[in-house]
Amino acid sequence: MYPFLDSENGCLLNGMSHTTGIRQAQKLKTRQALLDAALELLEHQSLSSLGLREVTRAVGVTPTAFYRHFDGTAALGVALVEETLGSLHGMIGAILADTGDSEERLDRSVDLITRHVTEQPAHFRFIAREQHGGVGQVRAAIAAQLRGFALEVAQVLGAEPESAGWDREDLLMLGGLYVDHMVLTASALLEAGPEGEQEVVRVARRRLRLVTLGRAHWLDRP
Amino acid sequence: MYPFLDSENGCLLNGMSHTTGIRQAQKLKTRQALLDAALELLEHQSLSSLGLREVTRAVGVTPTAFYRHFDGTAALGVALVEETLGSLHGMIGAILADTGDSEERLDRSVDLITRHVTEQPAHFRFIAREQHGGVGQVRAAIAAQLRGFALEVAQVLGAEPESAGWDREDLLMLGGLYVDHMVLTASALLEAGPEGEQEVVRVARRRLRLVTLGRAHWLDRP
DNA sequence: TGTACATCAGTGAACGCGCGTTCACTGATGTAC
DNA sequence: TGTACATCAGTGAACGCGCGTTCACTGATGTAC
Repeated sequence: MYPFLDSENGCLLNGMSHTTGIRQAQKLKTRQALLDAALELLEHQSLSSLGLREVTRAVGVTPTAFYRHFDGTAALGVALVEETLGSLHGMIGAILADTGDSEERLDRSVDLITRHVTEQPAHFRFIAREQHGGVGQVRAAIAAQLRGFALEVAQVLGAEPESAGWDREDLLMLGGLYVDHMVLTASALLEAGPEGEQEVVRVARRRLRLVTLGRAHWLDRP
Repeated sequence: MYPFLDSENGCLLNGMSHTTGIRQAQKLKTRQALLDAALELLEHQSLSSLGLREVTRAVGVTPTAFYRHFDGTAALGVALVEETLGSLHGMIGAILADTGDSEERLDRSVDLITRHVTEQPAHFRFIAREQHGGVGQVRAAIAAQLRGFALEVAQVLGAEPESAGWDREDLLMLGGLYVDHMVLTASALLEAGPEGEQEVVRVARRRLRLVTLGRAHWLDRP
């Protein structure tokens, strides 16, 4: 009845996908409320110090209800990774499919990241914080997603004429560089706040420019 | 009597620098034991979830003793930042003062980082983890230290003939890029473990090569 | 459509536990004379 | 050198508190006939 939800929520729902609307809808609403509350709480702490009771208190349900949705806070963290980065896969295309000369396109990339970070700061902060954080499962989930992004970028770049003669490994290296740069920029924007935004954007552009120059001369190497 | 210690331990000791050896030595020994124990515990969790009692238990002193040295775990974290990054300022010079062609020097940089990370993994893990972690004071302390490194690198690079015509801001951008790359490489090495080391090193070298190429053509831009 | 039974998301009480912080203390070390 | 007092790093008991997890439960929703 809600087949699109099954794919979003993974195996948790596979066994119960036969249930009818009202109950499932209510459950998903609570689940989403837990995710939202957790994300907000995580702006000022790390996942490894986030309490299950904190989250349920913020939502307004009993602590026990938490277990109907997640095994523990680590599992909730993994779900947050999916929610945050799953929705971004479209963005990659939007940035890179752009035509125009490289300077213009570069500025647009940085602007797009800036806009996304400004619009949903909590999501980006979560990723930056937990990418190297204390919960292994979450680190692994983030790494897997970012590897996916790097691959996407590599594929898009590989299709461009500028990449003639590049091998697969070099393209992946370049894709990873762009992705890491994106995450670093997002984190720097969050740390700098509104007043420091301009400066961060300036530096991010310069860095991208340098990388683009390196790319242009990659095959000139001795 | 131990004037060199005053500078290392900051204002905490300023009021008591007149005390004689045995007592002060014992206190510093305990303090160091707390730092060491904390660093070990932080391999598997974040600072924001590190308990004061965990640390004192690991050292073998009462929880109350902790307050003789630090206000709380956040203050201990800041001290750990100083300990970890303070000792690395020499390394920058060692890497960059190297002569030889850029390919050779680049490999030596990566090797040096790899060796340092392998020798004291806990220190690097701590920095990578807390750079974007949940404790503001520690994030700030790390950011200040890394800014210092970027500045050092920028100064060294600025003195080289390849940097003729570069302005201060571009040099800082480049210095920051190298420093961020170093931290990312360290973190990747830790995550990959011994068996993945080779691959991480290969990618790190390629990235550095790309940046170096970009540097070489920086002034060719239209 | 109506009824009788099954499911299950969320409840609320209870548990044992480790936490951070306080306080008055002890006894080795330091200082003054 | 010896003595009498001061300092202060570390002690140990105590506190109130919130934690994660268990359990039997309730009542709205779903299913079968």
